[in-house]
Parts: sequence; structure tokens; C-alpha cells
Amino acid sequence: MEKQSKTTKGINKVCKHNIRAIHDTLDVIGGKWKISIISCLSFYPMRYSELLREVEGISGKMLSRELKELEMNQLITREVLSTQPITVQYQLTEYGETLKPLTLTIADWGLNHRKQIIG
Amino acid sequence: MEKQSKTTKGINKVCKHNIRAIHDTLDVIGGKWKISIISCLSFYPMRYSELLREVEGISGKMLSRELKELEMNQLITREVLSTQPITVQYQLTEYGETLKPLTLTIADWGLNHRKQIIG
DNA sequence: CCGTATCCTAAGGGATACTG
DNA sequence: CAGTATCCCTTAGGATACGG
Repeated sequence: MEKQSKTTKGINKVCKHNIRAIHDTLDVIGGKWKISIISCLSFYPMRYSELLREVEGISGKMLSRELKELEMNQLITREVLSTQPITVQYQLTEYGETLKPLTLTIADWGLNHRKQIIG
Repeated sequence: MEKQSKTTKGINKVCKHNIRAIHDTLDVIGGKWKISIISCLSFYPMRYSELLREVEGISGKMLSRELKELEMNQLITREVLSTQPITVQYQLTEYGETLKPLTLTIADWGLNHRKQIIG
């Protein structure tokens, strides 16, 4: 009877299962900027130029590229407002809102980490 | 009195604050494989070759590179066992364990996401 | 078994200039 | 204001071969 082997096999299955799930998530919100953009929009809808200001370090090219991908994945909506001049409003969809816990968890850990390495 | 302006300014501060925290986290566990490796090791300590098997798709070069970085950030420990032949055991440090909620949140979202796009 | 070294390609990403 | 296009450099990452 290989009790241990069976247990190990079971855990490995769970392990691979989790890794696949993690991979799925990263496909959607991986990359350097997406989580930051989502975190920003979780406060309130923003225009392109606002995001450019808030997400420090991002370039215009990357911002529009990432926004397009987030829109494709139905996490945000893009709305052209007929102001003068025209402005564009981005906001989280209901589905995008489901990422809030994730962004908060990530931000929390980073906050604590900074304390750890400083202190 | 610009009530709205003041409020907005306050929120923007929180926003940038969060983005900085997110950036800090991604500095440590960003990249394609680190979260997967941590997720794996959260089940039990593993050897190099086990990880190579569990983390599907990773190459040997990337695995050792990522492990080294995780070790540098004190998230995992590397222990050479004097077996025959020599094996190397990796495991989460106590600090590394603090990432568990994060990996779980990410895995959960990915699991649900797969259901969404299939269903 | 546990890596490192080398080589090479593809993707990431910044700067700048330009368009509607 | 909200992007697109171009150029160009840097990093990610795979394959293979080799060393301890």
C-alpha cells in the first residue's frame, strides 16, 4: 500500500489545478500596469489623461494598449463623451469590480512589505 | 469652496498610494512564474525537479532564476540535503507564507473566470 | 540530480512625432 | 483631448550543451 504516494498524487493534482487557475488570471491582468489601472478605476471612472497622471510611469502607448485589452476582456467600458473637446471615460464593469478584492490584497501586501524592508 | 476638488484630490492621493503599494508587490512576485512557484510550495516543500514537473511550461533556466530571486527576497529557503545523489529542498519561509492569501485570491478569480468564459 | 553558460528570438516598453 | 505610428533598445524566455 503506497499511502504516501496516493496523498502526494492528490496534492500534486490540486497544485497543478491551482497553477492553471493562476495562469488564467495572469492572462487577463498580468503585465506591468493592468492591476494598477484597475485599482485606479476602482475609485471612480477616469478619463485617459487622468489615468496617465495617476498611473505614475506609464507611457501613453502602454496605457492605450492596456485599456484596449481590458476592454476586450470586459473588465472596463470605454465611453466617448460629447464634451468640447471630446473626452473619453473609462470605468470598471460589474465583472471588473470582482477584481477589487484581488487588487486590495496585492496593495496590502506591498504596504506591509515596505514596512518590513525599511524597518 | 471647492468641495469636489478637495475630495478628488484626496482620492487621488489614496489612488497613487495604492499604485505604489501594488508596484512594490509586483517587484517581488511579478513575472510569469513566481506566483505559481509560491503556490506550489504552499502545499509542501519541493525539490527542484518536482517544481520543474509541477510548474507546467517552465524551463530549467527560468526556474532556477526565479528561485534565486525568491530566496534573495527571503520568501523561500534553499536547503541542500546530503542524500545520494544530492537533492535540494525549497520551502516557504514564514514571510513567504504571508503570500498565501494572495495566491489563493488569484487562483480563485482565475477559476471563476474560466467558468465565465466557457459558460 | 541540480544546476550554469551560451546563443538566439520574441515580446515588452520608452521617446518622439504626428493625426482627428 | 485621446490616441496612433515609428523607431529602437531592453528584458523575457526557450533550447541546447555542459559541469559539479
